[in-house]
Amino acid sequence: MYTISTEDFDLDYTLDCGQVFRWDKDGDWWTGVVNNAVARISQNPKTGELLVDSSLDEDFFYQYFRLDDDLPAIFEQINKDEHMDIAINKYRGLRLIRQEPWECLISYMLATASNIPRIKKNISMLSAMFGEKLEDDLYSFPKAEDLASTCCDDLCECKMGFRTARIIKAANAVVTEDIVLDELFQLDYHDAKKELMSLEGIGEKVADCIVLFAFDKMEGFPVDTHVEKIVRTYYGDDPFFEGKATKTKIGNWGRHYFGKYCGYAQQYLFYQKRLEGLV
DNA sequence: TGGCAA
DNA sequence: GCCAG
Repeated sequence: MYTISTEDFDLDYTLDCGQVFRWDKDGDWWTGVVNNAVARISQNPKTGELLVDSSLDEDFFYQYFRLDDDLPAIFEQINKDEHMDIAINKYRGLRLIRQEPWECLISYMLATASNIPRIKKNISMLSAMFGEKLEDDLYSFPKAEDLASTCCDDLCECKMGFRTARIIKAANAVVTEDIVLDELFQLDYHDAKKELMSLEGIGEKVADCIVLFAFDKMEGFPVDTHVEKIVRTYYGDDPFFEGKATKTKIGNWGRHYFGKYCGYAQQYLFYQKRLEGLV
């Protein structure tokens, strides 16, 4: 058990925001599986200090929770109007999470035409069937090899529907090194995205999520149906969009309007809508 | 634009 | 959401 002191970090907002799917809260404690290990974390609401029970060390969580991000500097960049000002002040301490690339890739392929409870269920079934047992009911996320070598029927039990075949193909692409995930860190936002979109089942939105959440490309601005509604409501179809605001147009607008940290802007808008709906 | 699977 | 049509 050890502590991590934090500033501008809210554990509840960050783990609840819908970016990650393997954490659950029980009382004051969040329990999750990350990096092949179990972690239990709580936060002192007065001091912001984290209490951590895990074999993973302080440095791991510093990276994972992006405590290296200078939040005030990021706010200064993205605080372009009243809407964003309200969101960042209300949910201050919400941070992006730096996810493991492979797990992030599969998680967001599963997110296609799905919802958070179902994605969580899919991932926990996948882990229970193909991962390593860490504790009772807690399993590591399966490796690419584990998913690539399994037969389709077994995977079908995880209720992923049409996503199953895509997951197997992606696992194979990783195993055969058709795609080398670590190399995407070297590429810029657009090239990393293009590379991911060569996989079946990864389009614009999913690729944006993966480069933003796993590859440190904070220009990622994923536009799902929620963000589409938010932007239409707050910023209108005109004059920004010269006609109907399509998802593609909204994405380009968001990157331009909020600048190089627009991924954070998206996260705050998204979380606000999740908690409050459209106001 | 509708089918995907549930 | 992605993709084939």
